[in-house]
Amino acid sequence: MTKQLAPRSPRCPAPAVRQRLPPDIRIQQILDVALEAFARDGYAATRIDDIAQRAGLSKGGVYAHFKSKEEIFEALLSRTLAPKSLDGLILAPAGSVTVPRVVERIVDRMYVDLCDPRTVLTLRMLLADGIRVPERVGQWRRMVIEPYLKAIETLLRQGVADGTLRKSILAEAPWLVLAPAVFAAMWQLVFEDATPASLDAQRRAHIALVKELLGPEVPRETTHGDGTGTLARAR
Amino acid sequence: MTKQLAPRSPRCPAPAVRQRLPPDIRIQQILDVALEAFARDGYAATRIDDIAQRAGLSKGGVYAHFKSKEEIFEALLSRTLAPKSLDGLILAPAGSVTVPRVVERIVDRMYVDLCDPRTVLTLRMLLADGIRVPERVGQWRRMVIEPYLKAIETLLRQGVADGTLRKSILAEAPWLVLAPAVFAAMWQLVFEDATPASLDAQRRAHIALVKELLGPEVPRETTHGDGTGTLARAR
Amino acid sequence: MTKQLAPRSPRCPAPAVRQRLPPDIRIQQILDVALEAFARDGYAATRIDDIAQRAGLSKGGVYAHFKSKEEIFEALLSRTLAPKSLDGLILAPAGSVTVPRVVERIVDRMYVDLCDPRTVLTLRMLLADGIRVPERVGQWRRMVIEPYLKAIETLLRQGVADGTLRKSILAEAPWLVLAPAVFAAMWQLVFEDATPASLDAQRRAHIALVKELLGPEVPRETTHGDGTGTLARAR
Amino acid sequence: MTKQLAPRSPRCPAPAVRQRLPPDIRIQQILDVALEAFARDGYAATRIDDIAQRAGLSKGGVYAHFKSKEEIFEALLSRTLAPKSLDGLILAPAGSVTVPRVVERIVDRMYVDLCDPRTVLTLRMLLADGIRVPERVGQWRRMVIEPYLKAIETLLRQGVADGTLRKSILAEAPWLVLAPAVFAAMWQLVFEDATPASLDAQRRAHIALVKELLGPEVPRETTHGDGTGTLARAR
DNA sequence: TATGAATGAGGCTTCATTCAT
DNA sequence: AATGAATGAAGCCTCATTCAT
Repeated sequence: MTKQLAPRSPRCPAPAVRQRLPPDIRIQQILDVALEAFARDGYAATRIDDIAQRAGLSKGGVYAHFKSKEEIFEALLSRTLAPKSLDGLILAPAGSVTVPRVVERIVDRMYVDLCDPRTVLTLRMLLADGIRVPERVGQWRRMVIEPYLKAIETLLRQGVADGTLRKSILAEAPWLVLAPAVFAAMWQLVFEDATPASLDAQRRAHIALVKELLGPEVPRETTHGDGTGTLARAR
Repeated sequence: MTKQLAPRSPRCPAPAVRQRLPPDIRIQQILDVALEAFARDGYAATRIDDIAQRAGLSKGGVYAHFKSKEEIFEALLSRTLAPKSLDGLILAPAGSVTVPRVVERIVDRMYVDLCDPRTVLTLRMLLADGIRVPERVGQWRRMVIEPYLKAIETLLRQGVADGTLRKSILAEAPWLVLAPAVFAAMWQLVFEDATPASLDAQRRAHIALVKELLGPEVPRETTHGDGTGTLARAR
Repeated sequence: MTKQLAPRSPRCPAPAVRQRLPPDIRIQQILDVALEAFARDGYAATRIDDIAQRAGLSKGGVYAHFKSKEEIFEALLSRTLAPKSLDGLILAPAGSVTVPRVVERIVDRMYVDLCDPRTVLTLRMLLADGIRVPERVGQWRRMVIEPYLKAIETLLRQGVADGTLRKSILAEAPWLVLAPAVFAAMWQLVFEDATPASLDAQRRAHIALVKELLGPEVPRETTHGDGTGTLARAR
Repeated sequence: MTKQLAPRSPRCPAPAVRQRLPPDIRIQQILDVALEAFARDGYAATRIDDIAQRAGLSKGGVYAHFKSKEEIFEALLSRTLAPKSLDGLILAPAGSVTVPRVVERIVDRMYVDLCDPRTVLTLRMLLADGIRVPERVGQWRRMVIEPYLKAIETLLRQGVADGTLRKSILAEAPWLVLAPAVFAAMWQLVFEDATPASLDAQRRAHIALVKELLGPEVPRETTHGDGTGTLARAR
């Protein structure tokens, strides 16, 4: 063990300034950066070094806060898949469930989320690596997705019952309300095509769809302008 | 994915006898297996050893057919993203574009594809690792997806012009026709939830939607049975 | 995952000749080398690189035969702590258990072992790192050490019963027969003092001791020459 | 020992209150704890964190008292390998060197030491990592061990000369007097078998041996009771 | 004195790739 | 065409050491 006699390391000049942050801040920093990295490259292809560097510290520094790469991944999921409030979706006074309301509460809200890069990043991460934590995904489904669908269903059924919404398959298969936004998200994901313009066109088409299905029985002859027929490539 | 968060799916034991096969067969075998592996674990986390074992030969054996891992990936994409014929979509004699026709030609066809595991695997692969080969994805978009959307648009517009379809936003944003099927695919992908039952329920809801939008102005009061409101978890 | 596109490695000129050996040979080689390394430096301070280099292959090459450093350690113990035959210790025709016999069968045999570097290396390894595999050490104790002590006890008791050995505490505490050799081994271990000369002196003193205890009741006045009083430092 | 083969012994929880202590106390605490750690895990496998935690402070706290891990090790050796007084061994008035005296002064004293865990810990440390500081071990040999052996030799020779001890090989190879105790120590070390009972049995056998060799020429037929023939496993 | 975040060298392990057989 | 031992780069993780607080 003669070889262990020599002290191990620091001989090189230290970097500029050793930034010392409170753990909470650092942890958030690391998670933010990790989300980006995992989403962009996938869990396997993301190196701790990447995360560390982008978080502004050294590899070892990351390990002061997380025991392993896996723990970072888990922490990220915990932070992201946390149940969100369904306020304003569930609470609907009688007669209040009109089409504009539905659009505002459900459709618009989704496109707002889709404008947040973090949503899309999380989605990509889930799609690429969610398989690695099936329990957590299952939990997310039960705690977030299914209650959300249920809330939409309730809302729509109430609207139909109140007579403020037309009767439609949407009230029975509420996921159909979400489908176009999911399509939009996938489009972004696959084609890296996040032009605000195209996203907005998609949103408008989506809204038109909802109106057609739930709106009053107006004579249909208006042309809807640009529904982004072929989703013309941006740029 | 040096280490898997969740244990890798159990590898099928290699077939007892390792024999020499004609190259074509071997190559197909390898690609089949590679698709499964890349889709399940992602490109980075898939080891040549995995592919070799599942294809029933050794690591070196794989290299007898492909120069590198990357080459396998590329070959896979070439095989999968190849343009498919749009026959029967484009060719529509005047007056023939009825709702049942649309359903059969577009909607049903998609769910048939979704029943094929390979479609879903390819989707997952694209989502997880498509970013690695943006040119190829772009090419696929231009050669396959956009023509497909265009064909649908043409079809629907013709139907509307012919008076066999009702005027709807669908004719202007043909992607909306696809959205529910894409949602279904994502649902499968994320929740590993490929029950034929739930998929079929989704298909029926999807069809109902299309009918509502394109179908004749029937008085709407029928209840649509089970549109799988909340997509009840299978089992 | 763009970063994964580039092939991983071999660009440097290969070493002289890539020695390819049958696994059995390699494994023995590796174990031989590992024993030396573990004994000299201890498990923790031994680097796989050390072992690999001394075995004439690369780090990765070692992993073709062992899954981990720990597995090497275990394999080493399995190879070394295997039960050895007690022939010739147990089989003793009546009247044959004389002092010279005992010396030859027990004492001399131990010093022969002590001349084998592997014995001493194994001892050191056991002392330094045996604590890490208590089950294995326990097994060794039950399978090797205790039967050995028992065999000695039986032998000595028989000699005493036959009248060929004097009655002595040795027959009841057979470990006392071994103690001087163990002392010698420790001396070697601690003081790195393996001069054949001093070891032989120790052996002779050991034999003298056994003779005094088990030998015939001769009048004691002979001087035993050099029993290596103070174990004069070698060189 | 990056990874332990066997799980590390459970660390004692640090004391609730971490307080500032006078340096001397702290240093002793640290050394006590370090001895235990080095002995149990070996130098390389012992982490400063281990020592710190067990001493009830943080890593940085240890560095307030020692410049490096190596320095702790050295300090430990200095404290432990310090020469001990040989009083009462050397000073022996003519005619006073009787067997009981020898037993009391030499044999019993060793077993008292063996009852002190620190002795055994030190032994283990020497065996495992003594090789790292050969000069210090050499110094210990010259300053402690050899004078000790010399003293024993002198004592025994005087006893023989005085006629109070029988002539025996022991007087010429005084290390033989120590051998059984060393064996006992090794037994403890290897088999982690520190039952007071077995140790006492060993002590009694040891004494019987010494009596046989140095004691008066009594007719030998008594049975010595339990000399712990096979060192029956404790429990 | 003491804490604990941060650094960075170094060790373990994996795996794409090569190549002797 | 196929095998599997061997290579070597690279990634994960540990831990002695430093230092701002």
